[in-house]
Amino acid sequence: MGVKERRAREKEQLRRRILSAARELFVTEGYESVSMRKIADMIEYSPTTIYLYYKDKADLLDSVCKETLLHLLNTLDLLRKDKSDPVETLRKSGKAYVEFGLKYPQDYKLTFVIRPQFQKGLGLKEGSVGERVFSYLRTIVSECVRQKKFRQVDIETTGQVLWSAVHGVTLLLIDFPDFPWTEKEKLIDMVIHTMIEGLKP
Amino acid sequence: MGVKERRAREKEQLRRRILSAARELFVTEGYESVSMRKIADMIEYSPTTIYLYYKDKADLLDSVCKETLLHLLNTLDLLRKDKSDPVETLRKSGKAYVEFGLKYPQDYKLTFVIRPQFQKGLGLKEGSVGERVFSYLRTIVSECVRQKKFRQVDIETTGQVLWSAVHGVTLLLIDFPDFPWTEKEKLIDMVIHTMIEGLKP
DNA sequence: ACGATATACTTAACGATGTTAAGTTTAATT
DNA sequence: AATTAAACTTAACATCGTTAAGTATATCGT
Repeated sequence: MGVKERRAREKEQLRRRILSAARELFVTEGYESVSMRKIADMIEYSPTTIYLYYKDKADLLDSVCKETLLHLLNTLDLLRKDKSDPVETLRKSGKAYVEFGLKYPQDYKLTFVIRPQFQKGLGLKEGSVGERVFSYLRTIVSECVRQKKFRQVDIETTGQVLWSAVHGVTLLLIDFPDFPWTEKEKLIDMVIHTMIEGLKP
Repeated sequence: MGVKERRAREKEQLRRRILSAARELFVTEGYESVSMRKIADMIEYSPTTIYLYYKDKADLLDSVCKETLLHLLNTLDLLRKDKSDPVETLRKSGKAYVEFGLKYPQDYKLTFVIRPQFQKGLGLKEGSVGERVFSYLRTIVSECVRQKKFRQVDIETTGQVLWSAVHGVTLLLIDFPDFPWTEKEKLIDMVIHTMIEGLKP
């Protein structure tokens, strides 16, 4: 009875082919500029076939973003191994976050700017990938407070504050590439450094 | 010879009618969802008339954003009067910036996210409104350093750091309204407070 | 191995998009 | 009142996301 399984596997393959074609086009040409027909052309199927695998264009975007979040989560998780100094881990995580955004600027914008625009009401559901990314941050902050490296701050709010800072600098660097920024590296470091200093006892 | 002038005045009036129709629609329905035909319907002219006044849809967006920046600049400028404590001015300016963004979320996104996406290469030209907003920030930071309220930081970078923080929290609050934020006010205050603390000697 | 059935995919179409070229109405000038 | 210039509109093009209906293809029961 391996037939059903083979068919399921083949479906899954095409599903993935559609998704990666969509990602590539979204990233290179921007979500708005990509048409279902272009995606279809790339995988050599008719446009309507895509609708057998994804509800609509927004659903396609949703799936692309979920992948991006997983990618980000994996990138960050590599840094948590070193448990010596949570403040240093936080600093490195912040840098890694921004660098991830700058390495995949279009993916970042799709996930954190475009998607919320087209998919209202995604509040980081329990157990979602987004939730896991934020909970990663929460853990580190919590450790910083526990070890008295930070003053007695509210952990939830502090996580949100840190996220604001890295999100802000990431988006500004992406969106205004021609602004006369002082050296990128310096700016990123100072954003994170200033935040951390501001949280110390 | 007042005819020419009257005609010019009438042209200018229609031009403004188009612009405010565009703003209203952009803000309520989002840039992408607004068609030239909808704008035309609203002002009761044919769609093509708009092209006699604005080069294209992006040009319309450009003009809307320029107005928004002026509005923001005016809002901030009101705070600079009180010259007693530059740190307090900075704090109030930060709050005012975020609150402006939250009061006109769509205008904010149009200006700081959507426009850079459609109009590449706007690096805050010399004398532009955007430049003036940033230079407002620079002045305050500079004063904080001069009065030794802040440690000896690079003023340019510091301005960019502060902008990152307020931009970040503004966009997160706009884009993820369903995220379980700790109280808005508290979050905004802590972002600004943490930054300022991190800059003190 | 053959007809029935379900699965996978395509063709054709709808209403809507930004934008341009050509045409028409309106108002000022001579 | 005829001419010219300005303001505006009609019609069209190529393209968009999406749906309904139709056609192959491959699996199934017998």
